[in-house]
This record gives sequence, structure tokens and C-alpha cells, in this order.
Amino acid sequence: MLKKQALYQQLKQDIQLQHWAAGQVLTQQQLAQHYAVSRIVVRDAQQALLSEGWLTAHGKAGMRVPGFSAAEAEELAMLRLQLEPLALKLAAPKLSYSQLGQAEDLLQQMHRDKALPPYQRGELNWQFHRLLYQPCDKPHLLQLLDQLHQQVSRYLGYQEHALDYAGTSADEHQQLLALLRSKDTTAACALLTAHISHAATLLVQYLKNKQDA
Amino acid sequence: MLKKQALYQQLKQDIQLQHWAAGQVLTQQQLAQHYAVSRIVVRDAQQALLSEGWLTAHGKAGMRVPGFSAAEAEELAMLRLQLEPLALKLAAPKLSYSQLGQAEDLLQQMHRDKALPPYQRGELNWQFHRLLYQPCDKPHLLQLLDQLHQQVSRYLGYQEHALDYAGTSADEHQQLLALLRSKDTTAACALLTAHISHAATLLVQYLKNKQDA
DNA sequence: CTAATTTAAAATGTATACATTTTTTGTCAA
DNA sequence: TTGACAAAAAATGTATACATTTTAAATTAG
Repeated sequence: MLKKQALYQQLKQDIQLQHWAAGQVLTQQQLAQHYAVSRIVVRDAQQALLSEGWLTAHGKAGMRVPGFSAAEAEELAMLRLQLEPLALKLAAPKLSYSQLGQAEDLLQQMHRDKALPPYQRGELNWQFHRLLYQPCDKPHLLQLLDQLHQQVSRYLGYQEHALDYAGTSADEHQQLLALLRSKDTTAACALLTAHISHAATLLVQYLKNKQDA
Repeated sequence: MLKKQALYQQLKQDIQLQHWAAGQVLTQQQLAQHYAVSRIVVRDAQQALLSEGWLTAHGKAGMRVPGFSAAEAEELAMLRLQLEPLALKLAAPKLSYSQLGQAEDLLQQMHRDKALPPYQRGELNWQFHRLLYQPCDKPHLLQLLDQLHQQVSRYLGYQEHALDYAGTSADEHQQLLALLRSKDTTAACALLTAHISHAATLLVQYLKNKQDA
């Protein structure tokens, strides 16, 4: 694989797994030496991660690993609530049964293996949602959603139980598919809103507790 | 100035002024030679422009200059309508009179000079809107809006009269400020919605006419 | 002539070397 | 001691050179 992409993925994963502490400045040299690649490669990867929010610029003070906050989680949820139901509303009428089938497969895969690492489960979860939004045929909207997902997924590798994929979430996913199959777009959008709210509440609650401790 | 930034701005402007035709593939070598810089500089600038939508990736076929379409303009307007009134609703209660004064100054500057080049007028227009949204204190929302603005501004260098800054738009800006000064957030948001719709309609109409011809 | 395969050319990826800028450190004067 | 200034170190920006990949062209087999 291209070294650029390899480093991009590795670095992203290492950030998610907290191998680089939040707030830490990551210099080109440091990373180039640590991962044994040239600075050029590091620059490219950094740039990509920066534009996706895995790193944040601080003027000329270099790029830092962003931290976590309940406020940020809440903002991200607000934006998801603003955009995802819209995407679903536009996409729902165009969803084919074959796509619904694919979605079903993803759900099954997601809940079958109990020992799936958090970030893989999060990835499947997003693939599921993304699949349902896809037919809306609005490239910019989908791009914004991908971007938001990147931000949210920073929080996920983080703590498994924060999202409760195995519990209520699983039911909500099934119900959502059922509503879509029966062409009840309005109800599906309402359920999606509740679903996002619910997941967000859990995460925000968790972060607030952690702030106090 | 840093060559990277210089090229970034130059290239952006040249794209806006249609010096590079839509659909054209811009290779590193081509640009490096044309602007007399090394390919490294080109790479950096390209990457930045790509993440802002001034260039679009086509698999391994290189980066292309994106074209214009009524459908895209409509999508961008939809997203603005979904997000900007929200930003204003959150920001309005926190707007200081000093900020409203700044906004007033921007408006004046914008309408005084009749011969302002389109892209500068567009820039002032965005500064005005951005100033009003700023106090919402939602970094991600503001970032999404900046991004959307970049996309929209691609269309602006394009044709001056498409947005009618001198006509209805000027009135709407003034009214908006008045409503904000009187703390009528609800009415301000409603007016903003109408304002964005109006500008979008003009642009979309223009693009549709152009498609037919 | 068509299509497949090889060969040449062009473009991009990557490393190293050098230039410039930024940060830090250390020294001296008040 | 403190604060300003100079020197050194570190980090980033940029260019050139080389490696790899991709694309185009040319050649040949069917």
C-alpha cells in the first residue's frame, strides 16, 4: 500500500487508542522517526487528518491531538440531528429492497460477534446508517455526514459501553428497517431522531460523569 | 509569504476566474511548471483546495476543476437553509452591539464601492453573515458553514448579477440587522431563511437558463 | 483490422539535502 | 533577579533526485 495511506490509517488508529495523549503536539520529525518514514509522508497524512478533525491546528504551534468534551459531543449530536433525518427523508423513497437487505446483513454482522473491537463495531454502525442515506443523491450532504461521523468516531474507540450497541440500539436499528420496508418515511425519520438523541445522551452522560471524577 | 499559501490563493482565484477550464485535469507537474514552484508546494496547495471543494478527486485520474450545475447550487442552498438559521438562533441572544456595529460597517463597505470585483464583494458578504453567526459558540457548526461558503463562492466570481447584492439583498441585510438589534430572534431567523432562499433562487434560475442555452 | 501484450513516456510517491523560520537557550546589562 | 538581546537548536518549508506506479503508444499475434 501507499505509505501515505498506511501512515494515515496507523496514525488515526493510534490516536483513537490514545497512544498519543490528548493535547500533545505531534511534530513532523517526531512522527517521521517514530514510524520510520520520510517527513513528506508525514506531512500528507497530517494534512488529511487535520481536515478530518483527528488533529487540530494551533497557529504556528504545530498540530495537536484533540481532547474530548461533553460540549463537543453535544454539538456533534445537534448537527447529526439536523442533517441525518433530512438525508433519510430524501433517501427513503428511493431505497431499494436490495439495499434494505444489505443493511440487514450489516446489522447481523454487527451483533453476531460479541467480541468485535469497538472501532470495528462503530465502523459497521456507520456503514449501516450511511447505506440508508446514500440514495438521497446529495453529494455534499453525504460528505458533511461522513465528516461528522469521523468526529463522532473519535469518541467511540474510547469506551465500548458508551453507545450500548448490543442493547436498545440493536432494537432501534431493527425497527428502523421495518419502518423503511413499510414505506413509512415520516415514522422512520422520527425514530432516527430518537435513535441519535438516545446514543448522544448516553455518550454525553458518560463524559460528564468522567469530567466530575 | 509562504509559497504554499501564495499558490493556494493564486490557484483558487485562477479557478474562480475560469483560467483553468471546468473538467480539466490539473497535474502536479503542469502546475509546478506554470507557477514556477516545486511539486511539493503544488501538492500542499492541491490537497487544501481538494478538501475545500475547489478541486475534485477522480480516483487515480488526478484532480479536476469542478463544474457548475443547478442541482449542486440547489443542494448547497438546502444545506445553508438547514444550518444558517440554526446558527443565527443560537448566536442572536449573545450578539453584542459592538458586533452589530461591525456588521453595519461591513455592509456599508460592501455597498459603497460600486466597482468592487465580484469575489471581494462575495467575501464581504460572507464576513457579514459569519460575524452574525460567530457568537453561537459551536466550532463544528461554524466550520461546516465556512466549508459551505467556500463551495458557494465558487459560483460567485462567476457572474456578478446572479446575486443582486446591490438590490433586494442590500435591503434584506439592513432589515436583518434591525431585527437583531431589537432582539427579535424569531423574525430574524425567518428573514434569514427568506434571504438565503431568495439568493439561491436567483442563482439557480441563472444556471438553468444557461443550461438551456 | 482488432485486440492483446510489451515498451516507452509521463505522472506521482518518496527520500534526501538544503533554506528559512520558529523556539529555545544562554548571556549580559540594568 | 529580571528582562532584553544574541546565539544555538529544532522544526518546518522547499527544491532536487530517485523510485514506483500509471498511462499512453507502439508492436505484434490472431
